[in-house]
Amino acid sequence: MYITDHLTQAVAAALTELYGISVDAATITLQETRREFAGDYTLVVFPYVKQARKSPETVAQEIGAHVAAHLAEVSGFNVVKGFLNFEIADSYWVRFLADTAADERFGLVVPAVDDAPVVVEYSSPNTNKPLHLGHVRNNLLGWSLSRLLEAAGANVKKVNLVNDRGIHICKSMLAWMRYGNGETPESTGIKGDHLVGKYYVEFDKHYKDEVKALMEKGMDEEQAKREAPLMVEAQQMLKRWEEGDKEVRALWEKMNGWVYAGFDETYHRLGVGFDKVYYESNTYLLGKELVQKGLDLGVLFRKEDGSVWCDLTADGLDQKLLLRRDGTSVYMTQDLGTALLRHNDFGAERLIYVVGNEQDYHFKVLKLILGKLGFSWADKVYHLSYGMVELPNGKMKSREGTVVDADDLIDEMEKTAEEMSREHGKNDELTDEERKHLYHILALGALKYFILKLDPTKKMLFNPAESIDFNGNTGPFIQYTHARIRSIVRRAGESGGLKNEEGSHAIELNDKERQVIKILHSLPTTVRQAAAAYSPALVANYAYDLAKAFNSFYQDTPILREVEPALKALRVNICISVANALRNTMDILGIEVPERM
RNA sequence: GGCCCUGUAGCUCAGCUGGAUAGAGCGAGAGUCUUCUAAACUCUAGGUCCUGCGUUCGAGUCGCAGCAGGGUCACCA
Repeated sequence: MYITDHLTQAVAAALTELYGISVDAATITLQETRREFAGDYTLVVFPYVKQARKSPETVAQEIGAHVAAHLAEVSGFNVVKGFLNFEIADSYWVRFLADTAADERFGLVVPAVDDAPVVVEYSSPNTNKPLHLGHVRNNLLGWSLSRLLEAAGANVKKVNLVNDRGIHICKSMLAWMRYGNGETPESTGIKGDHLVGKYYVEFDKHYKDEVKALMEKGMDEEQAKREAPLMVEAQQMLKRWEEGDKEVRALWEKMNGWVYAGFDETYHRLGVGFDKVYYESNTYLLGKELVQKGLDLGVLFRKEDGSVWCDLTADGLDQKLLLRRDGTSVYMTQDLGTALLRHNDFGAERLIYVVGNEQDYHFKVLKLILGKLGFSWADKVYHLSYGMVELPNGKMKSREGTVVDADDLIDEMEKTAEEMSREHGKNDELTDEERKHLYHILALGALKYFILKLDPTKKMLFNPAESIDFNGNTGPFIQYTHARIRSIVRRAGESGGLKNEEGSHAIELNDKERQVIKILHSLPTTVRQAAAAYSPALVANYAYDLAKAFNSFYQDTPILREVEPALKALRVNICISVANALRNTMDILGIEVPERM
């Protein structure tokens, strides 16, 4: 149990005994004392002064005295207006530090693998074009969220639902047949997903020309878009695909194969992966039987033309189509089906979807309809709605070429990492292999941290003209801090003298030491809160605060040069604990930390 | 137009369930490497927290109205 829990309980007891106020200790909130005041934790007493019928200062004094008398760890307190600042004895921090240094997994709860799993869906790409920065944000968030929930003790399963069929794929296929001259990734040396994406753009180009030509002949725009030969042919191709036409299916498999090979490479570079991959070509017919169930239950209705709808007007929304008049299903229908499939496949405790906020409405409707269909787990569906990635001049659009390509971006980051490392020139003793790996993890560290430190729910601005930083509040800053610490710990190991010395309980900490230890102390709470908020950003900001506090400590406190053995051991323990905490929090973000850099 | 989200320093962002004089990084200016890795550290400058009204002992945080920007309301996915 942590000191903060003891404190809230002691305060609750004081309130009862002094004023007869009964409050649940859990509702008492302490805040960390601001730097400019003496103390470690602060209680704001204003909420209790009315019932206590005394001045804020008096109430604070009385509670402070009562708690100090009952809690050995409280070494003192002071009162400023209605703020009661508790001072915690250094012996508490020293003992905490000794425990922490011995725990390699500090901050990480052991996942309960026997619990019903939390299923996280993320990535879910279309197979007609390569991944761009928007997908990168999705993938990094999905992976990191999974790690974060695991760190908080959940049994997590990561899934991907690949959107491998549909009109968009047919467009790429058709364009390749028309203009491709039999090009393959092998013949061109172009990565498979990029090659297919090239023909998606090619389709759009020719299609636009056709529409323009038709409009010049006097056709209105809507009709022209519908009747342009390429569009008609793509639609026919989709129909042939659904009928299982051999030729179309063979081409589809070939081109999707190229895309998968390309995606796998990008996933590998990003360091993300999945426990199970679903393909929409296998699941797109799911959900139809649910529609029948809904009709039987009377929560869905059929219109005169045969189409099936769900009436959500009572929930403040519109009517939602679930089956077209020709009996085919729409995206929502499939999603109902795949939700059920996934729930049954895993016996899931929670279903989390990492999907952009442009689909907020979709998920609102999905949850509502699942509920109406009688699934009790409908409220266990959670949409992690992340903000779009925007460029200085607006949203990214694949067809218009205004995208930041994922592979290009990673290439560029690795190049920058190499340049910066060479400039610093500290890696002479590394082999070429090690050096290459270092550039990679620094590049990805910068990229991942840049994306994950932001609140996931907010839109993100990316300016391609400004390269992603390696200094300041960045991934490499934290990686550097870790490498520097590891260097000290290695030397400490050589010279021996790691274990806690006699007399360490009597150590008086300096401000910098205490500050670092206090931040370490708050790691478990931070992980818990971050998991509850589905926000890796809280973990990223924690790691930064810790690294910053450590660097400040390191700057003006001797560690290995300290002659007093107990003090030296304590400081080495700070190093060990901070290194572990940085490694573990960076791991939650999917960022590797180097031993040297 | 209906519904949803966002608005904090020149730029990019923190600010937990309301609490003390609103914080970082970048950028600008000034310092610190004969000493454990200077990708670091220290200091300075920079704010009507979009506006107004309200709730409260107390509002960047909560409520209402307005302004600005974005998303979404497909027999697309």
